[in-house]
Amino acid sequence: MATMLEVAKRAHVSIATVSRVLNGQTNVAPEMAARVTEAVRALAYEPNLIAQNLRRNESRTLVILTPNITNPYYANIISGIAQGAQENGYSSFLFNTEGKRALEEQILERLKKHQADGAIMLAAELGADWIYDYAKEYPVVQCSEFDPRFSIPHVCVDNEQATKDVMAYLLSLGHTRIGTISIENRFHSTAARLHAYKTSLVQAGIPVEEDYIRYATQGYTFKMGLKSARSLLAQEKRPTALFCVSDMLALGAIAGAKEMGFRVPNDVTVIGFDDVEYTTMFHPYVTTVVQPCYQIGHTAVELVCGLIQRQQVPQEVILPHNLVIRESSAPFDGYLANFASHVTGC
Amino acid sequence: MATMLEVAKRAHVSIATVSRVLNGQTNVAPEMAARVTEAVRALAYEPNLIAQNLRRNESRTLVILTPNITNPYYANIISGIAQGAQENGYSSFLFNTEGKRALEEQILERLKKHQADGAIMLAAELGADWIYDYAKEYPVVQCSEFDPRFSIPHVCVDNEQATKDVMAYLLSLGHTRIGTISIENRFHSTAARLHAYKTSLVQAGIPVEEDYIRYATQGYTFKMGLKSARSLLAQEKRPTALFCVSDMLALGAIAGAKEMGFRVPNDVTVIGFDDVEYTTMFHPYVTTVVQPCYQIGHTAVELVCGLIQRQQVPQEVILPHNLVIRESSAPFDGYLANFASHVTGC
DNA sequence: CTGTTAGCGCGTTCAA
DNA sequence: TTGAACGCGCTAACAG
Repeated sequence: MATMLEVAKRAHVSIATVSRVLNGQTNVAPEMAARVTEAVRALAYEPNLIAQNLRRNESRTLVILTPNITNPYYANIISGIAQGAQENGYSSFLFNTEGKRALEEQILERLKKHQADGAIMLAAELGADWIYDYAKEYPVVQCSEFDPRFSIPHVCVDNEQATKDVMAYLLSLGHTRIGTISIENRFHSTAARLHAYKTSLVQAGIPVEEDYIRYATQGYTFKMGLKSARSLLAQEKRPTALFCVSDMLALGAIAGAKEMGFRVPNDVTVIGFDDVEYTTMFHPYVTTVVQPCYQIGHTAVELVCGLIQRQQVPQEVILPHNLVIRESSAPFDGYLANFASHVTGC
Repeated sequence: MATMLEVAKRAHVSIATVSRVLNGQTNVAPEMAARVTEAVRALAYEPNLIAQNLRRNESRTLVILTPNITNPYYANIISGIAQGAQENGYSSFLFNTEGKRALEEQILERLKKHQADGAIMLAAELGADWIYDYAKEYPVVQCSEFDPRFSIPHVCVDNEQATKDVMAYLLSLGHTRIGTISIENRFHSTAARLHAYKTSLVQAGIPVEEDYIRYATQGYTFKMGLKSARSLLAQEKRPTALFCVSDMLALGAIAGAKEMGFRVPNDVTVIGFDDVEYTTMFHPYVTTVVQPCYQIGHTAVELVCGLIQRQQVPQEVILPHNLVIRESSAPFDGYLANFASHVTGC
């Protein structure tokens, strides 16, 4: 690979002139510029980005920390990040951390080592104080999950309000025995959704029953939804509606309900969260809260770019959610609900 | 961020000694080494990777070109790549190219610009000669897709054999009217699978019917599978078995068949390819060819690392596939097959 | 408008 | 065993 010096020699100009031409500076004679351009072409010169980076003291690179790209929710966000980064002239390092702190720290160290100009974290737990140590000194933004106690810029939906929307809808349908499939983790979204679930119930004059709550122990998976639904629906006074904190959980819950002979939505209503592609692949199509995943990722890039350029950026960006009503939800029907447990499914 | 010079000053040694200690060289007095270590700690020194890279003339970085991370097949491969890269001390730049050549070239240019030491491409089309221009000069390996005319190291499954396995299975089940949902693209896997489909038919003394073949026009999507199945099964002498070149297509085909009142597998057998998670989320569970996606990605990293270290690497690595028989396939039943078109589904 | 020169932070000769 | 000095390829300040 040719260097600037070789280009300079071939064009019979100084290395500085080459640099000027390459960086589009105007104060250079057209005739010299032409000679440089010609030499660049002839030698197939390409600038050494590493050298540029060292000199400019920047890497034009972002690190992306994700627990698991295989999860369609994260995959969609990353898709938005990748696009946004490209639009802003940044490359993105992708790292799978599986939520392991040691790994996450090791990756954020790259900010110190000048290998990245900023970081986007996809799943920070509540109480992860250590992240703040990095965020204070380097551009860090969080997607979806964050800790309200720290002022790290983040982009998310209003989980509290979204859940209230779901609950209001369920209540308006006449459901009173409403269960939820939550999850065992320390995410803000989890806490917010559970809180809104309980609050909505109480405000409607319905007591919160711990028997109507399950916590997925192994992540937002189909299997967990299945397992939770089985136990939730095996109760004598079973819930007639299930609010699941992710679509994968909802899909599993629907499968579990069907397996037990319940019809969805006739016997049990199931609601999801996120709106991944799979919600409309099988009947019943899942009623769910749509999150603008791609947009979330894209916005995160804009925030981190702002931070890098030392601009003022909002500490929180809340993107609109949307409850889409499809086939997995229906009005409560006392008669059907009470007898359904004796029916065997089709 | 402290530099080596500052560390050297604080430890009252030369910058060269600091470098030696940092790089674990043995020829340094224990007492000096201790002073250096202490200074490093005190100043929270972190090496500047950009400077290291410039000096060492390497970036310890890989570029990954993928058409779409949102596709679970690619997501799983990338998962393997990410893990493999980490194990080998490499970072990976992820780029979504959507198969656009201009973008792909622009990304491979990063090899010339010293921003990456190697590249892994996930979906190279047949006849993409230009890739060879890069592969000749830089470490490039291909995952899943490749062009047999060029000797670029690649890792894949034996698509020809896998399809033969599927066809032999279908034939053994008594099916003779076997359709296929292929796809409109220039991938080697597509050509190989279609070729083996036709060959297997001919070898079994069954003529190839163009009416039994459909080509998805918009990618490996659920929607395409649905649409293709609708048209395939609307024929009077409809196929009794469908071989789909991806699971998403198969999932769509199953939905399409159900929608038309056919039972799967009783009335029509559907077979997929890849084995993404979603094949066992809904009944019927999909009979499919399992590809070791994670392993494919992981192996690709090993190949590219070998190339970077100028080692001899195999030109082709074929990983084992596996036909898993689940619920979407059943023996051909003349009676059912002939009457099924009059039945309306459950 | 152009060229010379001094670093960016690090690894690595070469002498001592 | 140690340190001085050079240079990786580039940008930018400065002088002309």
